[in-house]
Amino acid sequence: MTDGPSFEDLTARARIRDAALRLFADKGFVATTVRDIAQAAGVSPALLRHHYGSKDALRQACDDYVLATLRRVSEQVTADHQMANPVVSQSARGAVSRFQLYVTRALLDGSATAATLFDQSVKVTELWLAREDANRAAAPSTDARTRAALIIAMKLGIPLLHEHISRAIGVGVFEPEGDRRVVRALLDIFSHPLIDPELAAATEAGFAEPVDRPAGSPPRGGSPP
Amino acid sequence: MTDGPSFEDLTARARIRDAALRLFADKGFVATTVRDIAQAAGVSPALLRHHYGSKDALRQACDDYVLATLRRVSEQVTADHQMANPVVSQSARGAVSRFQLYVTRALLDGSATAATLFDQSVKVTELWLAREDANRAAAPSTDARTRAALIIAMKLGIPLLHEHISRAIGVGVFEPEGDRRVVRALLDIFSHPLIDPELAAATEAGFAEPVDRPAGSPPRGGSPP
DNA sequence: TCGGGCGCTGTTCGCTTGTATAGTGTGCTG
DNA sequence: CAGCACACTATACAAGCGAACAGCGCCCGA
Repeated sequence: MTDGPSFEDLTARARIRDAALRLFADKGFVATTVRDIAQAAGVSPALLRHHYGSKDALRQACDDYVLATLRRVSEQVTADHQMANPVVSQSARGAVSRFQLYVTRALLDGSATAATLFDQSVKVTELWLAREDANRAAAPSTDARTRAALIIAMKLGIPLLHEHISRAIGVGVFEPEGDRRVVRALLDIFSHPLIDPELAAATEAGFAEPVDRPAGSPPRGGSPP
Repeated sequence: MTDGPSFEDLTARARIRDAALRLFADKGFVATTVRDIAQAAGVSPALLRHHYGSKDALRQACDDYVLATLRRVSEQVTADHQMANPVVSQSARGAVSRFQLYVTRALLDGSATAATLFDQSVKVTELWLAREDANRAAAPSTDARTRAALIIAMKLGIPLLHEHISRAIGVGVFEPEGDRRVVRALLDIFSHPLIDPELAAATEAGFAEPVDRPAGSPPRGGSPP
């Protein structure tokens, strides 16, 4: 968790940034006040302005910091790609998970940096899908890009709604036990088809006429009482 | 879209509620001011207080309205269950999609009503999964509840991030063309395993030691630059 | 030793927020 | 027509917001 690269980082400026990262991720940008951040960082509210200029500039600094860290981690991972360095992958995993809540929340708060990260994730996944499609018996009837965007969006739905998932399964998804349950469930979900392929084909064939429905319901998953 | 049951609903009180529903869904609760709602509804800000008492009470009224509407729609659907009434199912689909953005956003804003809807959706999906598990060759190694919670969370990730999905695929997911693309892609995703079952089993076996990772990455979907 | 930069704070200023109060018109009922 | 209830508005107010300014102490080089 605290395996970050910068250790001598207990300066007030860094504490402010870390507090902002946590509060922005938890409550969102607008619901977080500079006084909240200052108190969490143990400094005066005026110090935020002294170091970062404004609340928006602080948010941009957080975005830049997250982006730079993720980029550095990514370079390390690709560098030791097939060296299978367990230390690197472990710390990389920690860094990614540490910023996941922040980035996903930033997506809803209109952060341009987060949007760029989203687009890049979609692109990576699209390439992966295109590679995987070659191994399929029948060529998919949909474009890889839409599938990639949906996969990323659905994946990010997990950290976005982590609080509700934790309540539903009775254990925090960030605790070891909850994390194990989540990983196992995801492996099961994505290695076994939820919908019968024939039924899917039939359903797809029935969609000649356009209907306004934003998201399909995988099983029959409605939100009825 | 505007197939709602209450038509004589152009009263100012209803306009305020509708404007609040839209703005809360778009910008979130805290980022929406009572003056915003009043302007969108074409009334004075003081009228919000007159009709609803306070901003929080207005939010509760919106929650209640959504809950009541969804419940009524659900009853209609279950009543004409195998009658296959196309009109009912069509309007039901519209009503659900109309409130989807509001409910999902309310989940992030800490609405108790939305949390209850989430839990109920999980329960319904859990029962559906348990029924489906009977047809599987090998019994799943994970509990249905965790899988259900993740499926619901991932499904809700789509409306939550609809803006970014639309940008990624180049067409709005609420337009007919975007909706068709989304439905087709979802059918493909959930009818074809993304992960090879053997690989999944191997990965799962390797998870003896607990590592702190909130969400697994389906393909290799990272967020690198 | 001393002087100046710098990290940091106390206090204050507009401004916007949600809320409160007084008041106006309008239509319905007797 | 009288009166009155009710939808609705204009204005005001206290609180909290982000932002600004002036100043304090401490370290560090000359």
